[in-house]
Amino acid sequence: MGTASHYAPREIEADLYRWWSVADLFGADRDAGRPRYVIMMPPPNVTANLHMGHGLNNTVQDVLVRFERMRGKEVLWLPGTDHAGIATQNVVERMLLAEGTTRHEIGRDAFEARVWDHVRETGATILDQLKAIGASCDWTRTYFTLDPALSRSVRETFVRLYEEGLIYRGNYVINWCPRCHTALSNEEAEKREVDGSLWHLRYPLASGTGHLVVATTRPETMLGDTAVAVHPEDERYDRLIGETIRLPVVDREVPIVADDGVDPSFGTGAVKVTPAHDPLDFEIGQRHDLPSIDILTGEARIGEEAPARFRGLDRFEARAKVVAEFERAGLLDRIEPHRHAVGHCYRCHTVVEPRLSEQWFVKMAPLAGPALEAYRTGAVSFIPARRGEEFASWMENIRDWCISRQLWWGHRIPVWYCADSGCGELTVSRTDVTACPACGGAVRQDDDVLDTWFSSWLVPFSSLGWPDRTADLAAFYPGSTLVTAPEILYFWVARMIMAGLKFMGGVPFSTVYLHGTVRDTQHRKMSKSLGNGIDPLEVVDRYGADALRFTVVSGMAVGTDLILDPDDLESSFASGRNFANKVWNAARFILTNVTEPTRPLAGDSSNVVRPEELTLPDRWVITRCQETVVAATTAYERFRLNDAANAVYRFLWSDLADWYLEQSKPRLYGEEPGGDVARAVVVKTFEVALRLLHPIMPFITETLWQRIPDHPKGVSIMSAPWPKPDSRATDHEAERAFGLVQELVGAIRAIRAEYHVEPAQRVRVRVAWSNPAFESQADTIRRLAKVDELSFGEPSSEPGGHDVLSDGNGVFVPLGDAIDIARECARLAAEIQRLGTLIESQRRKLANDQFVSRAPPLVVDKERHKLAAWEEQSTVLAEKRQLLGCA
RNA sequence: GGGCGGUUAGCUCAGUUGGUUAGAGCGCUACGUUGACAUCGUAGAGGCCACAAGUUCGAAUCUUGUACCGCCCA
Repeated sequence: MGTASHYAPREIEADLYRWWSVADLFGADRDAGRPRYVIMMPPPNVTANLHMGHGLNNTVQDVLVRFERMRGKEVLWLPGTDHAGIATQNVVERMLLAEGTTRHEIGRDAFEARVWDHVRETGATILDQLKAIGASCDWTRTYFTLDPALSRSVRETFVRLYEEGLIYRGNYVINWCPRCHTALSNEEAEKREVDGSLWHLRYPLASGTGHLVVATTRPETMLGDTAVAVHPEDERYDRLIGETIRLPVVDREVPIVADDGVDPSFGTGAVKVTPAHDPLDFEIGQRHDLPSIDILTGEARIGEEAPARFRGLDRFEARAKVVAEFERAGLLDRIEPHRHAVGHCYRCHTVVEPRLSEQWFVKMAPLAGPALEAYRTGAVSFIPARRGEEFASWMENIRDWCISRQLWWGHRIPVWYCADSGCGELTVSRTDVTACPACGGAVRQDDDVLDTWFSSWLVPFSSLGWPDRTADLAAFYPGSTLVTAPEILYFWVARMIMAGLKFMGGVPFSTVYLHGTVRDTQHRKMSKSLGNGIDPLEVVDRYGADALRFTVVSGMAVGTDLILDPDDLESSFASGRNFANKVWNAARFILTNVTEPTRPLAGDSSNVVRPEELTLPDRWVITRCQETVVAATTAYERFRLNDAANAVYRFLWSDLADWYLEQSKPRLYGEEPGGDVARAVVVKTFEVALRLLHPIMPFITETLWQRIPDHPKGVSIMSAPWPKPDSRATDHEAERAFGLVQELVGAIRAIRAEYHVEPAQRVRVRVAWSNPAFESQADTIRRLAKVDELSFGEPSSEPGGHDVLSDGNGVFVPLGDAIDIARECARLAAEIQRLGTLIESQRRKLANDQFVSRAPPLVVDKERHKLAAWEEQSTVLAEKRQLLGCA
């Protein structure tokens, strides 16, 4: 054992991690023949750097896999990285921009090569960073979503779904990001509340007999209007149905149609219809056979379809100009402030533009049915449970999934078009197509790539070799638990469930654990742009991975967010750092007093500690240890990791360090007999606690476990068995009895502090009546409370401090001149009054027939005992006042 | 607009089926370097458990309403 009084994590963590790796403790053996526990890591973006979100997510996973490994499961925690289409392409495009060029200038092939270079450069970084926090993944199976094997899964999936009619191409209004130049799925267009305006525009009737007022949040889209719609039963407008409008600005005549889809209560009840730029309008257009006029370019500037004076204007400039022209013509009815949700690109936060476009889609309803069923039957469940309802409602309202992206980085859509427009053949193929199967002519592959999530949703089986029926796939599908953030419940989790059911015939995991989000003290999500992030590696560097992990785990209850202060790492991570140091120093003390194997506490060996050798504190601490085993195990099983952390924390710090170690020092020092028993107890309980703590604090527990004299040589704590609770070892009587000793010590200490007795000054203590615990622990009491004479019986009449224990026993500390009698009288009076209030309400409660007859007898009994104890305490304190001669 | 969650000590949060004299960590105050630890020890201050009504013998816990704060979906 080193002599350093401070735990120095940096010196040990890297070495330990290397040892674990070399010893192959992370790898999963598919032939182990044991029950399996499988977690798929949510693959981080390949170019990302580790942030606290990753830190939290992977800590939780590592805690679970380490727990299950020790419980004897064959564990696979499978890591990987995601190619992250838009995000990665954006990064490289920014690099090109800095070099004064663009992807279009260098061309597709060169661009792709450039991205690959970048990915190869940064690719392993984030996974290496995970090692710093102790992640015990099976690195031999690491995948990348663009690996040939996983790309094959993507093609297989696409072709199968296409052949089944579940993938189709069509013209629909999608979300277009004018900055990323691509279509987005509905999930990728994040709705955000925006303070906008509702412009009321006058649309003159072509007949010249008046006008209609339509309300819109996007006036510029009127350049593409092809109708005005009203609800068929709206009496305000029914006489106008069939008439036409002379559209201002563009001077086009459009019909007034009646459609059920119009909400008569919105605006004026009459809406402009722009089929090319609004999904609802598109549907109205379909029903009424209206033309669609796309007025925008890919950059969201006004295009060829609009009057010349608008062309080239940015959409927002065009908005102002349209409004100005309406105003000038006296056609601007009014402008109302209007708060509404506007879609923003989830990667670049640009306002997305609904736009008619030809894209590929997945028909989702047939996939959602089984997924919903799996949830309803409990095949997959969510923690916290309410997330399941969010999942279900998304499934119930599922919409088709736009999967084509106008990007160059990703899985190219496996569709080839015949170059001969006369042939027009479209080929969807698992393998590359070089000639048109219909006419033998040249073919051109679809330019677009697939949504990144179209590969991510396959990960639970594509990462194991599917569509091949590999041994890994047979062994490790389905997985057990999925651990992720609620933000990607729809993006990823829901779709994985659908894909698993569709392609593997079963859910990909049985439990989805959705943890909270890391936020700053203002509850803002940590982000690069806000600059409020915390670098986990810096935390690891300063306080150690264990401190980071403990802080994160103990601070986050199920379903709640984790608040950390990026401006004060010291205090944010103090609890973890302090605890690690505490464990380190407790171990230092224990191990320097234990230099050789200790006697076993159980078993057949001849030197086993016999029950009668155990002292009261021994039995007490063993009991507390057993209770901690039960509490921690249950907590881990139920994903209540904070409870597990706190249970072990309490045992190690409060029970073991504060009480047991202090109590057993004379024995350990050899000043009292029974050192061998104390050593046996302290080593065993500490060793059990190390194992209970290992999933959360792997490094320090391993280091210390290795130094325990009789631990199996060459074995890692990672492979040690999980502690089993032994109900025979629990002793509730010892718990109660030692609890009274703790109370007595506390009472004496409190009196000493109250009267500022010098710390080194010993005091006399008189306790009204004795009990076996006080007899046997007299030395403990004397030592821990700095008492020189402990006696039992009626207190003398001299001045002193008084207290009463929970069983009504009186404690008296004579203090001679040191005591301020008036002050003690006041103190006792206050306590008597406090008890008086309790006693009064307790008496009322027990006098109530309703309570006595209706409450469970056990409860009534308990309440009676409470009352008796309080009355006893009150009586004793009153006597003390009398003794002191209080007024 | 619809759905869901939250509101407990200065801060961050526990409190599992109603039976507590409502807890923890951090912070704060006082004292203390006794042979594991000052990243520590001992003692302490600090809460009408958001508000209102209800159910119950009994409510931080259940019901309803109100206010404020979040999240998801339109």
